[in-house]
Amino acid sequence: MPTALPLLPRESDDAACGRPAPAAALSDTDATDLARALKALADPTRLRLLSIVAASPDGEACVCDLTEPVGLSQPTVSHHLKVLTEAGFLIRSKRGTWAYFRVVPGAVDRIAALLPR
Amino acid sequence: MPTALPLLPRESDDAACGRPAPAAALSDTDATDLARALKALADPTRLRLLSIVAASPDGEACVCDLTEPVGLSQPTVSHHLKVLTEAGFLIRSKRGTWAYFRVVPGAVDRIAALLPR
DNA sequence: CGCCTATATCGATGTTTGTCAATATCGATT
DNA sequence: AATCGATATTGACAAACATCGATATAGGCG
Repeated sequence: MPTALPLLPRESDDAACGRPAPAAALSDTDATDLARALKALADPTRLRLLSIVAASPDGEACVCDLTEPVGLSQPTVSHHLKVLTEAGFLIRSKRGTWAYFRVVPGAVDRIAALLPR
Repeated sequence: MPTALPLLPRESDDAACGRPAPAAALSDTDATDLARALKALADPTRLRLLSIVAASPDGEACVCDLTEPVGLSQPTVSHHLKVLTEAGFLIRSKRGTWAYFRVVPGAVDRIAALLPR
C-alpha cells in the first residue's frame, strides 16, 4: 500500500480548476439503487423495446406492436416490459384488451445523471 | 435467435415541435453493444469502484486501496476491475508491484449519450 | 537466490437472468 | 354464456454471473 489513503467522500477543494471535476464516491445504498436501475437497462431487448416505444408516433406502443420487432415470444416481451415498468422507465396503461406503454419522461436522464464520471 | 427483423429507423418528422423529441429506435447491434457496456456498469461494487477511482486525489487508485472500501476479497475486486477495464471505463497501468487504475475520460458520458430518451 | 508483497488466474459454488411452452386472466363480441 | 384475442403469470431450464479459496505470476529486496 503506497500511502495511508483514508478514502472517504472528499470535498476538500470545492472549486478546483483542474479538468476532471472531483465528485464524491457513491455510497453503498446509492450504488445499489443505481445498479438496480442500470440492470433494467442493461439488456439488448429492453433497450430496443424502450427505444421503440420512445420512437413511436404517439409516444406509446402496445405489446402486440413490440413482439414482432424484437423477434421474441409474447411472454418474454411482456416480462421485459414489466422489468422496465417496475424500474420506472415505462408506464403501463390498459385500454380494453390492450396494454399501452409510454416512456416516463426524464427517467433515463435522471439515472444517467447519477453515473460516476 | 435473431430472425429477419425489419424495423427500420424512422425519421419521418425531423423537426416536429412536440415535446418528447422523436429519436430513432436502436438497431440490433447498437442495442447489443450498449447493453454490454451497461452490464459492466450495472453492479453496485463496480459502480463504487469506478466512483472511488474517479474521486481519488490523483485520479488513480491501486487494488490495495480498493479492496477495503468495498469489503470484498482481493480476487473479486481484481475481477471487477478487469470487467470495467475491458469495457473501456478504466485503464490499468502497472508500476512496480502495484496496478493503478484511472477513469477513461468521457467513457461514461459517451455511453450515457447513447441511451434512449 | 529466496522470500515477501501485490495482483491475476483458476476452479468451484450458489444465485440471478433470459427464454419459452403452458396456462391463467380479463375484456370484447357474438 | 361461449368464445376469441391480448396480455400476464407460472414453471422449467440453461447460460451468465458474483463470490471465494487456492494457486500462479511477477516485481522488489534481503
